[in-house]
Amino acid sequence: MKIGARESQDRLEQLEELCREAGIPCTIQRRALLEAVLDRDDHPTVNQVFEAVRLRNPRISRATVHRNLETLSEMGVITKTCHPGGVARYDARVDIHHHLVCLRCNSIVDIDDEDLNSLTIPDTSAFGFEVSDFRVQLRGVCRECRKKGPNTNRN
Amino acid sequence: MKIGARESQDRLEQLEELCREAGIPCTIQRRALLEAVLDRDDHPTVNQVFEAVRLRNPRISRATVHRNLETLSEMGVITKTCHPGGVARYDARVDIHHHLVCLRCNSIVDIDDEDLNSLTIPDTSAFGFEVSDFRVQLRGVCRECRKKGPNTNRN
DNA sequence: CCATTGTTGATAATGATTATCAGTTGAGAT
DNA sequence: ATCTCAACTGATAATCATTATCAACAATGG
Repeated sequence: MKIGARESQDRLEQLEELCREAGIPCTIQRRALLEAVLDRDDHPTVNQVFEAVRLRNPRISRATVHRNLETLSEMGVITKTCHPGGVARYDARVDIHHHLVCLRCNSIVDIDDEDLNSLTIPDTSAFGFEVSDFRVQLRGVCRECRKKGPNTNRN
Repeated sequence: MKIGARESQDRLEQLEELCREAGIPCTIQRRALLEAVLDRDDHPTVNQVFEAVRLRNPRISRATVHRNLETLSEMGVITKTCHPGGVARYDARVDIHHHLVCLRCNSIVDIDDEDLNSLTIPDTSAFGFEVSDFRVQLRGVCRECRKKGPNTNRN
């Protein structure tokens, strides 16, 4: 489900504030890119965001999209997803939720589940690892790929 | 920790059998690639596997490595990992375990935890999704990246 | 309004992956 | 052991994603 208007507004204000704190300019491109991501409920690739932003901002460069989606995710106003595909994907949601990941087509579907959310994170101090959040990935085959038969991947 | 010799042997036999069942040839390249992946305890990229296999099989083509790592993971004798980086990574382990994922350098570290293993998978039938297994991804920052300071990513 | 500093757009460079295709090889049948 | 055929391999080109470079530009604070 798409993020609400109120929440989107908050997120944009959060961006302004984080830019101010970090002492970096809050450019119209950064704002536009954040809006474009917030406007979708899937897990868009760089290219999908590029195409969407282009409609309103035709002069934007592909490099700017790459750079800033990365920056926005480092700032924490969007997230970068983990999945088995070969291209980066981003996610408007920053709250805890989980993913159904299709191992055939690499599609991702959000799933909310209280039990998963309240999972106890093991101690990772032995690894020197600082955990900030977590995701459960349920790996399998999505509806569409199942329709296409047991295993069409052979070619 | 690296997979044991006995287990590696089993996995190679499993490959032979799966090839026979699927009616596809079990080429020396496929065997060599499986061995190369089983020989490491990290989560190698295609290129890392290519370099390793090359030492023993100098004529192997990069395309063959791409094709077959994909095939091996579809067959289930290795797995393809989910992570936020832009390149495919494979994993010798097919049993249940979880990952520490560094959001700065995209490195992956295995973690075994009984509580996580015994997690109850929610019902995904509403999505038409068939879940085969799952992974918990603990997202954060690894030791090396933490050493490099709070946030070196700005450039 | 000005100065500073980081950003942008354009483009090139790099790197990963996929497609193509002629020649080769594995596996089962003879 | 040889044959046959389907599938695979290696080489190469094509494609696609990402990163680097750099001159022109724009956001922010005075």
